[in-house]
Amino acid sequence: MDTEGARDARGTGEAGDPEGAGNTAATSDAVDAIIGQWAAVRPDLETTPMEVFGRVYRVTQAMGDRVEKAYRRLGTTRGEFDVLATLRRSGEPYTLSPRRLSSTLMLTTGGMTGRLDKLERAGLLRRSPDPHDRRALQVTLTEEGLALVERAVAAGLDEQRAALKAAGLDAAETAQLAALLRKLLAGTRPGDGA
Amino acid sequence: MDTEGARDARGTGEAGDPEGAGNTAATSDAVDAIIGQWAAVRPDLETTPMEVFGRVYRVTQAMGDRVEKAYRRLGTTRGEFDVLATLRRSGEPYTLSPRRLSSTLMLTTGGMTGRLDKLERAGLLRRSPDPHDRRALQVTLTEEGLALVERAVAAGLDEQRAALKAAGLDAAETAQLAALLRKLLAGTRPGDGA
DNA sequence: AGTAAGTTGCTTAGAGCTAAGCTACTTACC
DNA sequence: GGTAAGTAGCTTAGCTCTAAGCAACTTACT
Repeated sequence: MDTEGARDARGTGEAGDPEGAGNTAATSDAVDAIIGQWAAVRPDLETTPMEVFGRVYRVTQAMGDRVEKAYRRLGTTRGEFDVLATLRRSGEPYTLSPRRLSSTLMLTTGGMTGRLDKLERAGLLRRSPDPHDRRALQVTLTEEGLALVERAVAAGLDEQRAALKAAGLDAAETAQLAALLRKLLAGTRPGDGA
Repeated sequence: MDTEGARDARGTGEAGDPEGAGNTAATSDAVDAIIGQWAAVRPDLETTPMEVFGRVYRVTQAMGDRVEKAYRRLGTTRGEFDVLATLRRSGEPYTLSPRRLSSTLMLTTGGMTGRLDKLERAGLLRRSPDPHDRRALQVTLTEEGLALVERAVAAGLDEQRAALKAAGLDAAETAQLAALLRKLLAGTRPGDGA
């Protein structure tokens, strides 16, 4: 009925359970284990969707962890990075309003206030009054903020590239995966009930 | 260096920005917009990984929203559902220790305490002392808890099935997507630096 | 067998996000 | 042109999750 602020997306009734042995062959993974457990106790359940969404969720989890660590090595956080990157992507003069930032990042204005506080204290951005609207504010990247975001975006992409390589996905498979995901993403827009 | 408690996985420096027009053709989506914006301000960046991970992240977001709403219609929450589903999957007598639950769900014991409090107050599970270990506890699904989790798991799967259908993915494409995601997931295990 | 270090198990304090509340500007009506 | 309703903009309260602290059992050493 209302917006509700998205988070992660299991909904498969699974999450952690660590693997015992190291499965090197691409035959069985944690999602198969969950599905197998359901099959044992509820053989009637049609669990095919978990094959896709369970893995999508876990990829999100694992990669989130990795890029989070990469950002932390640079002294920042993913949430903070998102703010800096949005300003960077907007181009010169790297200025946006808090309102624009919070709607772009799908964040409430309260959460944005907190992030801006931290980033401003860290000297990565600057708040200044909007000359045309006395109630509004302008948020601008500082030199330090710009330098940090350049390093961070490269680090994040490196991490993702490394994962693709470790997975053994070549260019063709990567493109195919991207195409299927694009199609899937188009279907996940809410509004079409079960 | 430490566990750190995963969350979501953008790291692409993007998140929200709503689409202006309704793109019905499968030609351009929000991820393309982000990539295009980066290309405009940083043409040197090799943004191919965003094609995959950006979409994975957004699918997670969107589907998380949808199943969250489905659970809420049943009067529960995804976090609570995860607890109930883990107990259900364990089979009769639907009993696990808080410790086992928190490690399976990759949750701290503190978070688990809170969830168990709520679920016990709602009458969906019961805490009882472990007869063999005087410091330990047993958590058991009640009749109401069992009934709820049966309905909720079906509702979540229905939601996911509907999304696959809306995306127009047939069985072959779904299987192919699952296979590529399995491969990708195997590569996202941390430990192999950039 | 006695004892002390180590491990496992759970409830209480701090950090982050979302939802209500207040201020300032706009604009449409008279 | 004055005025009042409406809207946009931002900081303060409530709640959930993670990180430190306390109790109970085990086990290895003497």
